[in-house]
Amino acid sequence: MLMRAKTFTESGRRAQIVKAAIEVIAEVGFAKASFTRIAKHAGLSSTGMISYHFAGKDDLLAACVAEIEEVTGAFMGPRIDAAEGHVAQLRAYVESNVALVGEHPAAVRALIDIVKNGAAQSAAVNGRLALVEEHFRAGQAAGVFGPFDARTAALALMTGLDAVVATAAAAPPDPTELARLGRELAGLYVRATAPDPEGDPA
Amino acid sequence: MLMRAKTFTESGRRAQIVKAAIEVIAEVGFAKASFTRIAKHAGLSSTGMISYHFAGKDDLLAACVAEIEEVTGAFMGPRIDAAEGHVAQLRAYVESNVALVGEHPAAVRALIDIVKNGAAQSAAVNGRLALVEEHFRAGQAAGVFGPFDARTAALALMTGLDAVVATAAAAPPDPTELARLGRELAGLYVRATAPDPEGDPA
Amino acid sequence: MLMRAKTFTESGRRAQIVKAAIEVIAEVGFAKASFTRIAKHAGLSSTGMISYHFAGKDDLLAACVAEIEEVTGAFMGPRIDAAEGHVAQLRAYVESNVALVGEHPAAVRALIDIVKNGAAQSAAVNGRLALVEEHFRAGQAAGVFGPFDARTAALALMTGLDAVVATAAAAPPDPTELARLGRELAGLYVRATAPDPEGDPA
Amino acid sequence: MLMRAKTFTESGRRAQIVKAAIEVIAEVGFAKASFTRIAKHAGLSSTGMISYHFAGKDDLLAACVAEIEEVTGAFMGPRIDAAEGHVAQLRAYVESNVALVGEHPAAVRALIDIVKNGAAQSAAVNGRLALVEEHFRAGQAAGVFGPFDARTAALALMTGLDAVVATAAAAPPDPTELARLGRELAGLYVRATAPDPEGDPA
DNA sequence: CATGAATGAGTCTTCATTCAT
DNA sequence: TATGAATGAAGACTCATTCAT
Repeated sequence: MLMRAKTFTESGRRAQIVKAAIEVIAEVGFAKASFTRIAKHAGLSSTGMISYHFAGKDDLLAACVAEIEEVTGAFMGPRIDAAEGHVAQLRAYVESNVALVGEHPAAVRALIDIVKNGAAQSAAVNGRLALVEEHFRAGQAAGVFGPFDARTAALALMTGLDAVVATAAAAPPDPTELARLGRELAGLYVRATAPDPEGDPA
Repeated sequence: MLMRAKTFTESGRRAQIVKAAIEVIAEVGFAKASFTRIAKHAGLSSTGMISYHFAGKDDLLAACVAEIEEVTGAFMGPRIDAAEGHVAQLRAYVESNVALVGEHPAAVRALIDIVKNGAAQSAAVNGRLALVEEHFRAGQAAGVFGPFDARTAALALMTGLDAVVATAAAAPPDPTELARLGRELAGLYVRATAPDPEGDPA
Repeated sequence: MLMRAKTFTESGRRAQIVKAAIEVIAEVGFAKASFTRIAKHAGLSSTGMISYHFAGKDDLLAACVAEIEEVTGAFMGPRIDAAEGHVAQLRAYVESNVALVGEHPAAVRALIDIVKNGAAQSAAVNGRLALVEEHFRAGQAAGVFGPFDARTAALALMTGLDAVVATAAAAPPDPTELARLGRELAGLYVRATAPDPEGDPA
Repeated sequence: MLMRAKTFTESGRRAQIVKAAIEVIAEVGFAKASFTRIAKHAGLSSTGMISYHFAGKDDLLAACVAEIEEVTGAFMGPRIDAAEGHVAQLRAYVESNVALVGEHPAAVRALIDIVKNGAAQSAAVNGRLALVEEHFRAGQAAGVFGPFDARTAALALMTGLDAVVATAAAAPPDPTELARLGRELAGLYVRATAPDPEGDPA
């Protein structure tokens, strides 16, 4: 207990509360995730406890997002990095995101619910979109993606991905089915972003 | 509850309240759309009025969804019907949905907010998905769509469409830009659902 | 109950709550006059009731001040008007204010407590000071008051008056003693504001 | 509670906390001076520290009052003692109290705020009143003060003095203006307490 | 001596719903 | 039909105090 790095989510209680909050959000949705419910889920006797450890609801939310992204990044990052080329990485992104459902269903559901409600305007959420958008632009420059509007595509495809993932997370299927779902969606997205085939020879 | 004389949106008062509710939801979001706020917006002196005309919040919500879909259908329906072929209809669907933002921004924003919050799991929402899914299957049978998973594609693409529309509705651009956005997104989706090009000539 | 003028403090419930609030403030002080306590004192089952009738604590407070000033004005006004000359009016002001304790002890205590805590920055409080200050200036112009700093004197004397009144209100003495107290204080103030006696004959 | 080794303000830590408390009370007012705020202002990591050193909020408050009175006494005492005669001492009391604002504005504001809220009914406050009352009686016996009610005058005048001082302390003016204010108020009080001039020669 | 996490009652406010009129 | 006052639970948040370490 002593000589602990005391990182961001640390202090034991904070971590416990964050964990409970994520699970509650995943269960009942962000809108109904009250301090009371979270405290009860965490086995705390009062909501004062939460207010003691977090500056407010926004603060708790931010901590949840940070925690989820850490977990998410740890899972998806290596898988994406292992892929070579913009197309393969897009595929890896989609597939690993879907696969994540099998590992951390609560985290996935919670994050999506938070994002949906626009509760976390932080760099976190916008960052993801910007990253994908940039990835699209880079791929377009490299000639492996078509000349679509990168920003619009990023928004549409990532949100669609979220929806599929959220649906899957609601009742996590077995890994095999999950993998199929990932490949399926990745294929859809790869086709959507591919260069127009007919344009070349003509 | 018994002897509902009028039609669907019936009674004038109901219509007035529904209209106010839609505008309030579009303005402040579903989560903050309380009876009090809606009553004030509608020029009613108390919330009792609302409770009197609607069985509960869910009922009001359902009425809003119904109203929005009527408006939506009236706008998109003819445009979709005018298109020939599954691909052209998909394109018409996407483009007219985006164009709708220019006509009924409040309705569009409200509906998406309601859907996001999962408040209306009713036939309404699922119905749209089922319809699109069926459209995909039909197109696949006709050979104009590829062999993708129709259900997953419907979910991903429609949700992505919602996100783009919601973003646009937040600050409605001029019709020209809106049209471009529609074509852009439609192109993305047409490509995503197209048959695999390499397989054909060989 | 019908065809009632519906003035400011009206609606029955509002008046009831204001009355309770004044009594509670008089009893336990402004700082401890919570909605809970006021509701209990008023025989209401919940604090929501208060929030329903008043926009917030400030609103309730303003209503209390308005009510108190109406009562106060009705008592003091005629007595002050009946006096002739600036000095006599000052005396009437002080004496009637002290006498008021015998009539509305709760109102007096509550108002002073509210003023002390600076909770009501409204015209109400500042208005009184400004009025007295103006009265002093007019008397000075008429030659019946000395050349003191009108603003400072108004502040010091009125606050001193409040303190005496508050003390008396804490345990209202009989009218005779109250009258003596009023005359006593009035004498003090009349002397304080009198022209310098030595300057005259010389 | 037993065997308090040090003196009154003892222990360094106590002094530090008292200093912080006084500043906080002067800044945000007594009502909002929570342990949390005081601890933060004092650079302490938790409020437990305060509870450890003081039996309760009342205890801390008493310590603040004591500290302020020590400071106040050190400033006003010599100035009052330097004056000769009851009238001159009254004048010295008022003037030095007003002048104190220029030296210790925080202490002055804090004390007045504490007194206003009646938080310290302790010997401290009543003591001051009793002292002044006694001074009046002595002066009356010596024939330099008029035959007014000593208790009432002490209450009214001292409270008025507090109000003037508090107002000045809110935005401390330059020493010159402060001195003028002191003389002004002292003159008012000297007149108020003077023997009736008309009665003598006639 | 000192810490700081924990407590639980307390703050005001908002909410959807009910009910007598 | 319509009204609007009443309800009471729930909302986030603050507070002074306690206690094991």
